[in-house]
Amino acid sequence: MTSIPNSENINTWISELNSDAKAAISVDCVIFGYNEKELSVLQIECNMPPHEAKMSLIGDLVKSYETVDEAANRILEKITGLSDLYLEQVQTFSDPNRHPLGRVISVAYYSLIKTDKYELIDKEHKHLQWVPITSTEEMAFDHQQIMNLCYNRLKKRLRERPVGFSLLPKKFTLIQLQRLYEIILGIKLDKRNFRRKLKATGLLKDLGEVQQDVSHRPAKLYTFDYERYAEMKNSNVLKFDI
Amino acid sequence: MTSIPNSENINTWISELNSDAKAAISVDCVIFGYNEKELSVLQIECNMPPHEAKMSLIGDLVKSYETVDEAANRILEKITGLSDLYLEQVQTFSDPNRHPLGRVISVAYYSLIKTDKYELIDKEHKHLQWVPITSTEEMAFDHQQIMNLCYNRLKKRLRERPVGFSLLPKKFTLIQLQRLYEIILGIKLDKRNFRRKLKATGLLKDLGEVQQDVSHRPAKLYTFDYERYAEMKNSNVLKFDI
DNA sequence: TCAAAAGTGTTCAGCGTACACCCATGC
DNA sequence: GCATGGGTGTACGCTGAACACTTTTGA
Repeated sequence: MTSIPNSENINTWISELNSDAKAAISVDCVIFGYNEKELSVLQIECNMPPHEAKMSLIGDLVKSYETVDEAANRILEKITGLSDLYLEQVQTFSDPNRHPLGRVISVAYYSLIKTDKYELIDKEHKHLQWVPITSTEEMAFDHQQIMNLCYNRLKKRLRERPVGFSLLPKKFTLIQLQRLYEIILGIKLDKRNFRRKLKATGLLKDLGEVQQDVSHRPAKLYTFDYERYAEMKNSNVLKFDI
Repeated sequence: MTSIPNSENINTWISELNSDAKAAISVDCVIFGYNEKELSVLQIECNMPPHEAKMSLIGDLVKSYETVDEAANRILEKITGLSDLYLEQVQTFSDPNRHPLGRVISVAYYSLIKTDKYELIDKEHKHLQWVPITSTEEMAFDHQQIMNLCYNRLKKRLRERPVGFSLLPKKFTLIQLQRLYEIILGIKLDKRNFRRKLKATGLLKDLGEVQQDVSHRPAKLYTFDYERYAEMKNSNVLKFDI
């Protein structure tokens, strides 16, 4: 950035940069967890007045040497033990009164995780909790607003990009995939139309295998074709509209 | 936000908030100007080493008492003399080395303005310049990247929300409107199909007036129906897909 | 053989797209 | 009367949506 004319010279800049123009920067992550039954958000007990009774999102201050993306990944890895999770920056929140301890500007992210992968690590963090997205308990600070915005973004993305596959096992059935869409979007979908659409994307690989040990007709197993996806992105022919 | 478990207690927080965890926050605005011939971006000569020869976006530091939205509006009003411009937050940029004078985290916005409205005020700011979006001169800092991202966002928005009308006079012809879409999107559109689609939104009011003093068949004048738009947004029936 | 869930095709309406000619005005 | 740009309708293919029955397996 370059300052607007009136305050534009380097000396002004340097003194402003060292004055109270500085603020603390944090990252808040809406970590969506999916367990094939419901969509939840990972929350932590808030121990900060005046929000002691409420839950809040997972966040931390951004270090001086990292980008906000890096901070978000660091937080995620610390909490989940997993790296390379799907992660998307959503919006920056900056109400001067949003945080009780002073000015904290927060960059909101959301990420996606299979709840079962996480369970292992949860044991050491008892005050962490999966809260179903349908829960109406009010959250601390402006975290309710952040969560709602991220949920809306997720719903939009799910329909225009293949982000949902990161919430399923590598091998999945079409029924599992459909249920994922139905639960996250909160709507019912037509089985035949859904299958036709998904197959038309060309991003499903039929593994030629079927489910084992189910007491009904076993379903075929598919996997997401990451290579094909990379090709399509590169050549700009990706058509994904569910 | 609430810190992650290991560093979670208020004293840690307070000391971190007063330490070097703070950073300068700025807002950078991609101000798109449209003059019915081309789309330009308002840029300013950059006088900061090592970028002296380049142009940069309009920006400023965020004051301690304002939100980033407010900062963006303040900057816009100072530069253009206009308030209530269309304004949208796009993304936060935070590479620790993005700014030569130290850590400055920047929130990128774009806004839309009719170039002719602006011309009046430009006189006092000679080092400001409208640069056509098609220009390939490299910009200072990461401003090229910011501009590209904002331009892509604008193109997407233009097709899914009625944001383009703020770039036309109150009374406009369908040809003017189509030209606006063609220039911003950088594509050709079919006249008949474009008109059918736009009329189908129900957001155009036929004024029953025609152009004056043109040396050909005068075109009908329309206006954007803001009341209708507000109603549609409220009742969630807005369908706008150009 | 029954229960439970998987899998499969067709029809119809609406929408996007391609395309060519007549109309109103000023000069 | 001619040059200039404004304005209009139709046909076709594709896509989204609605909808019901057969298949495979384990118990």
